[in-house]
Amino acid sequence: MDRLSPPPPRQRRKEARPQELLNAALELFVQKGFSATRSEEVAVRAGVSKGTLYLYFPSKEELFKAVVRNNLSALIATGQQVADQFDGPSEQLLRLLLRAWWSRVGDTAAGGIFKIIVSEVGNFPELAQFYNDEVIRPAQRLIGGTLQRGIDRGEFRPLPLAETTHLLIAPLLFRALHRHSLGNCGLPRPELNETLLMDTQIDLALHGLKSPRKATSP
Amino acid sequence: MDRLSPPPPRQRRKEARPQELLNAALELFVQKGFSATRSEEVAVRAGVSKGTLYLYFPSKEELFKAVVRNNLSALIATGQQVADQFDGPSEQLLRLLLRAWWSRVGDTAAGGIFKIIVSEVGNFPELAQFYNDEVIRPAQRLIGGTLQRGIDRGEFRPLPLAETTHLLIAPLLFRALHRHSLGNCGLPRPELNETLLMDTQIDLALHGLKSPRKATSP
Amino acid sequence: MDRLSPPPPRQRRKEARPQELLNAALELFVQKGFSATRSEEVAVRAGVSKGTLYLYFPSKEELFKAVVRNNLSALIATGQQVADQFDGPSEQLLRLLLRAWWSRVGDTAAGGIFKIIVSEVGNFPELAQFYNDEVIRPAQRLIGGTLQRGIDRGEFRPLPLAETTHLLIAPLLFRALHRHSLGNCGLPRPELNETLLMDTQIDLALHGLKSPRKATSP
Amino acid sequence: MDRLSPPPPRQRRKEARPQELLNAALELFVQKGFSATRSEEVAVRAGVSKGTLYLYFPSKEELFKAVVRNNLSALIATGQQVADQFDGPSEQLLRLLLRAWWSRVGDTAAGGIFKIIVSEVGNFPELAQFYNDEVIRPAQRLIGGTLQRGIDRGEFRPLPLAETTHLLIAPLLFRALHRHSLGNCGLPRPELNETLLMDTQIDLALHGLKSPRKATSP
DNA sequence: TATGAATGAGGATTCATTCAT
DNA sequence: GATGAATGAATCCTCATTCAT
Repeated sequence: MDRLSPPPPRQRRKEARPQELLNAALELFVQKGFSATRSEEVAVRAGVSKGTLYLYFPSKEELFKAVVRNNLSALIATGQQVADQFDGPSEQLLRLLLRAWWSRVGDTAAGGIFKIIVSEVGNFPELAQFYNDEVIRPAQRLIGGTLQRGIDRGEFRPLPLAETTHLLIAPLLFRALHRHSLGNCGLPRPELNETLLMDTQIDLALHGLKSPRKATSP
Repeated sequence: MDRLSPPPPRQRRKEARPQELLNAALELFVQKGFSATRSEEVAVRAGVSKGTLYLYFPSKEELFKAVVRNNLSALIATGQQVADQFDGPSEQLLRLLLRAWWSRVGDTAAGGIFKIIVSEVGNFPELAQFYNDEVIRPAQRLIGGTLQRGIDRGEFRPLPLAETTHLLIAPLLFRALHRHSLGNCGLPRPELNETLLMDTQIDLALHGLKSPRKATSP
Repeated sequence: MDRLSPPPPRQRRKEARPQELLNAALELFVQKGFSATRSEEVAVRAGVSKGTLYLYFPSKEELFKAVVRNNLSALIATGQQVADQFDGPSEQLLRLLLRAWWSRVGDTAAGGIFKIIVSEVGNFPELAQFYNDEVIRPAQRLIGGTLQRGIDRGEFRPLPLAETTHLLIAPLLFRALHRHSLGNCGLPRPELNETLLMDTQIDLALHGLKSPRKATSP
Repeated sequence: MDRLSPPPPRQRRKEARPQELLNAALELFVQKGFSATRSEEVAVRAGVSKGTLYLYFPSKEELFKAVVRNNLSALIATGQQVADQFDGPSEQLLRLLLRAWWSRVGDTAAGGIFKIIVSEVGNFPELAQFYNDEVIRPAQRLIGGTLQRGIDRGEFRPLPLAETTHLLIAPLLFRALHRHSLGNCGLPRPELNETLLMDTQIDLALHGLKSPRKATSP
């Protein structure tokens, strides 16, 4: 009987616990959603008990916020630094940033955070403000700034900034969203080539759909 | 319409109940999410009691599936018909289809269904197959076919079909998603101009980011 | 096995439930204290399930407030009515009111409410305001008014009102308190004679301790 | 006293620990109640860690009992000594004893112990016996003896002893109780004048409510 | 001894679902 | 059929207590 087996020995690992809990939480939240994940599940997956989770995070909601900070905030800051120091053509910078985002976030468990936000923000309204401040605005500043740079340097057409930023980011976010919702259901999907998708997106964004012949005709 | 033909209300009521419940459920599910909508709320909004809801739908889950079935089929079929009969330039057809989608779905309560799907498909896996067959594939065929048409006629560059289709649809779906999640939280948002967004998307998709001067230079 | 026995048949008795729950709650709260009483215990003692309790009272705290209203508020109002219509000597009115309080409250389970208030008010601060408004002030007005009446009619010495009111009420409350705390522990207590105690209190309050001989001497 | 003889702090500390914990516990138990006081709070206030508390007291319950033992004995013994040696009028002795009780206990943190007893005795039945032997009976003997003395000397009317004792003590205990429960809740209270209350109590007990004119009439 | 990280039992409340009327 | 009173499973979080260090 389980009741007779001695409890596992306690381990004191104050340093490692938070990150272990954050990792467990990311995986479960992405897999099952925030509401559907019981806090005890997170603890168990991290190899600790329910109480220990609350030793490090005051509530499930704060745990989720910590997951967001741990997985997204720092990445955007890094991207901003890269952009600030970049010296080459804006096309190249844009390509760099979008590729990096995909490999570090979209193609990662962290990409599932977007799905959680979309699913749960209605039930936890303060999350909206948090996510807006912590993720959306920095990201918009990064991409929007790069577009502005290209426009200023005469490399890009003077398209509307906010809208164009949205159009550049949306396919990536959507792709990340998809892979953690419908894409995760064992459908016999046509299996988009992710790399080709990235290339196509940048190509499309830079050159448009039109055939060169026609594009230059008038 | 109710106003035009008032038959014995008692009798008609009974037949109309399921649709009234489906309508109430759509609105509430889209507004508050599936989990956050209490089944009694749906019943009350439909003007019946909790028990009556369960007379027509065996569970909240089945009610949700019925809502999806009730609201997403037949929309795309119409688009396909239009496309099949269209005779002008592919650019114009593409513009037409995307605009129509936005005005008929994205800009509508039905647009909220995408959010529900994304949020709940993890908990109701069979939904995925249904949604894939009923919505995703027809939509891809419609847009992908239009792209092919443009390529065949020499209007578009020979971009990869599946990927480009995704890139054209993603911003629209993303926009619909957004307006029912983060966009619904009272944030002081920069308030994207939806019309401008549509125009920019098509413009960007057709002509790309690049400034004409540089684009044609070498 | 319990698991095999069928659940008891449900009964729909909307009218009777609230009072049954209030009675069960009074008994348990008085016996075990507010915090130490689990809401399910109350429900079970009232012959219903946990959920049913919350059908009639929105929280345990509100249940307690309802118990107070149900058991104390109306009694004080009645006393006030009696006092307003009373026509005889103030001594007789005072005697009447204190006796009535004892027989209707102090000598009753309702007398235990004072113990609960004393014990729990620290943990549920809003209870203080509620109890002050609902019980303390009306009671002070009733007794203080009677004293004032006696003073105005030249029957009583002009003692300070608030303090004297307190001194008249305190022994009763204390007695009620005691019987639901220390008096409830099976101690071989000297067993005060409650009736004699009431008589003595009134006698003491009216005539004082002093022997008549000495009292009138100087 | 610490200030007078500073021996090696490490050593002295160890011996002082239990008393420091008892002092911290008294203050917190009186302030917040037994259940609402977390054992860690006690430890922190005593300047030690949670674990150390359990080195000296096997449980929170035992800590509480130790607090009671530590704070309520020996107070009454002193009063009894005073009474035994007193030589003047019984009225003066009674006045002396009640005033002393108020200034040494009622007006002190120790006065809060009564509230804790009342609140918790239901959950720790053995406390009742202890408290009865240690506090209640000695106090009754002291006050009852003084009354008897007054009756024997022809100073007091021959009122029933136990009941009259109760009536003399109740207002004081009640007052102490009150100041640690309802009186501690920030209510806009009429703020009884404590000194006037004491005077009024003794005055009322000695002379009664009645106006002298009427009191002496027959 | 002393520490404080770790444990896990315990309880109020919600809400999908059932069923007596 | 329709109702809505009744049910009870499910879950977050607290805090007394333990024990590895």
